[in-house]
Amino acid sequence: MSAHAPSDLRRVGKSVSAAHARKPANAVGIQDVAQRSGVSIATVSRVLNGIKAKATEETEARVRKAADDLGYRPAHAGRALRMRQTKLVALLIPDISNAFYSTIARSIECALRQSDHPMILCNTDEDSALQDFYLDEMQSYHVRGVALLGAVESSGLQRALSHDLPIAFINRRPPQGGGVFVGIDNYAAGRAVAEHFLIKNFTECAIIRGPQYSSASRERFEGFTSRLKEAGAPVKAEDIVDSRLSIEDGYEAASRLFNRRRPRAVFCGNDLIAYGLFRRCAELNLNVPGNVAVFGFDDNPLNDWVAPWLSTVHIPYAAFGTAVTRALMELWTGERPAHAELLPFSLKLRGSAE
Amino acid sequence: MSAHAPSDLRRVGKSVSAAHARKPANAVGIQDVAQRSGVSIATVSRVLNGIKAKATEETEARVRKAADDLGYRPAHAGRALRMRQTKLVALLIPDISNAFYSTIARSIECALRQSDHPMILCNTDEDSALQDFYLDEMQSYHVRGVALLGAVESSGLQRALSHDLPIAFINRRPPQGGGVFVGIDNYAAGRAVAEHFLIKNFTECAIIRGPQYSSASRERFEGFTSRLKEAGAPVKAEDIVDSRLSIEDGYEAASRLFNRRRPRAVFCGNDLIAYGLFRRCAELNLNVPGNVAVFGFDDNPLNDWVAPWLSTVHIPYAAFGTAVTRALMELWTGERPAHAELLPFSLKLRGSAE
DNA sequence: TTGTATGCGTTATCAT
DNA sequence: ATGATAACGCATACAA
Repeated sequence: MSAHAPSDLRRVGKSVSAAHARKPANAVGIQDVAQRSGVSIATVSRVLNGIKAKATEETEARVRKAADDLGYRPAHAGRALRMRQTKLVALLIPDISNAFYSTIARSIECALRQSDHPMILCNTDEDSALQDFYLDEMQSYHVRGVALLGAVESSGLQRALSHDLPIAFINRRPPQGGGVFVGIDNYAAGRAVAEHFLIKNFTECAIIRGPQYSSASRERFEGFTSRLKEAGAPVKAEDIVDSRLSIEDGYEAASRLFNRRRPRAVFCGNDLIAYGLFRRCAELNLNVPGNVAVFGFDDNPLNDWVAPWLSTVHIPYAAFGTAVTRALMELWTGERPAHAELLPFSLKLRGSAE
Repeated sequence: MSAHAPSDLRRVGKSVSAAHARKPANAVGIQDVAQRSGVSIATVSRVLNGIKAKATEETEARVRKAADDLGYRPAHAGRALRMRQTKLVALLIPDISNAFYSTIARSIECALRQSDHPMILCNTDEDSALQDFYLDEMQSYHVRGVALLGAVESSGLQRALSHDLPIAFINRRPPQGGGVFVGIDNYAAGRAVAEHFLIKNFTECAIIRGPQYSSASRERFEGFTSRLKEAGAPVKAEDIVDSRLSIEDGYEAASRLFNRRRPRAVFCGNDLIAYGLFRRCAELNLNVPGNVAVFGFDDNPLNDWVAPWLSTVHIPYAAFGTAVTRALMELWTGERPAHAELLPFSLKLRGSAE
């Protein structure tokens, strides 16, 4: 699926086709507003930007009316040049075609729009070179901030942070510390799943965990195992399988697992892995959740329709947008940035009879 | 315009300026490159933009090296102001959390990146007001072009076209004519499905069609019915049900359909509708495709894993990116824009034993 | 071939 | 309270 291979990432402004600039036939500038309201452009700028040392209420009204009459829209290019800052926000995301990510992206785009911040979308494939490319590119576009979903460690990330680029880390904590985190408490969620396993007496269980370079996967795993260990039923090493967060990899990991063990229940790193596992169960004539109970993570939005057998950790997708916006706002206003913006999660149980 | 010529063109010092906005201390501008390579900024600009009346190969090399050494990245704000044009491209899309759309978005983002065009993502919800809002907003951001997926009729769309905003219409044709279309031949695809139905002797069939304001849905429907009509087996009015393109609506449409008819096969407006239909079949103990054969549209990327019973029309998702980029390029270079960029489709048959 | 100088639309710094 | 005006970083017409 990902035949997206960037060969040359570093080429700067190669050839700009000599396209003639669009003529501002109907473009109305600040000058026009000034003229129409009989004041200077300075006053117009001040009024429209709501500077405290405003102007007479009378002038303000005149200016506003003129701007309104003319349908004046400030040219972002001018402002960007002067302020070295745009209202653009970049969303760096592993893969927009993944339902988990795209649902979060939806929420973020919606929230950003409401605060008048257009969103540039960048697929990183969790590739550090690509992430760096975009990080640099977005800085040269003077974006006001970056929402970084699924961050990977990279030199460009270090650099961006040292340049004071406002970055909100989503779902996965900043690889080298610092920054603001937005997401659920994965450790607590892992423990909650373990708690459920204990109640159901699923001590004979296995784990197909996600990549450990991801703080999210790591914390889920650690929370889960720590709770079981406390209960005197530690997970054995041979019951732990590694997998990447895709259906294909989940299927393969499940094959490996079932080759040597027949656990009563399996905790998967995410729902996609669980999908793959389910396929393997079907092939082995294992009933889910009768013979094998399956627990996933993320609660894929399609679950209700395609996976009525899957219990999972539900993520508040819709809450990400406002949380990310809030985090960025704090960064912008220079408030003491909260270390993390934790979102609530819940266990979604499916398929169990009781 | 007064002529106050600041005799000192060399930058006296960055310290004087920028006491206001966040200044990128290590930001390297065209001036720095010029200084380091011992030429003027004009030459640097010409070299880096590949102007035909270039410069000596020797100077060019010096400039390029200097730019490379300094890690120079042109500040887009300056160029945007001067050219009244950025390299940004906006993707207007009904809903990025829909797998069909997000997969196409992925392809487009990837292709645009390779031609150095960052992509602004805008969810329109197929709402004409929202579409207009974004159309205006993107124009004031001086985007170089718009990729419009799932266009709806709107006044802003008219306006944008009359302003010569380059727009590529994806999957759904321009509501008011004109413009470039990128997508498959939905009419032909509808006929192909009908052809399949005839071969399988599924003449006792029904249709759950998508919204008819969408050219895609309309053409699929028309292609399908016209072929059956030609074969002397026209679809009866009571076998036609309307639905929106979601699982929920598909489920409901299927309920209505099955209340009065038990067709041997159903052609659905898209795969999501088919998913909903499948759920209803399960509730009615109807085997798919044994009792009811189901045909969808789009070939949702998850189908192989979650819908092995679903035959459908496969869309070349990965081809959209390059096709859209090509279409926009043609618009930009002013070439005679092809009326449409048709992509190939194919029938994907699943679940049938033979 | 290369350099000089102007302007793009805005904000911010000074005067007034 | 308001106005005149200098940057901001770049592309380019015009000189040289």
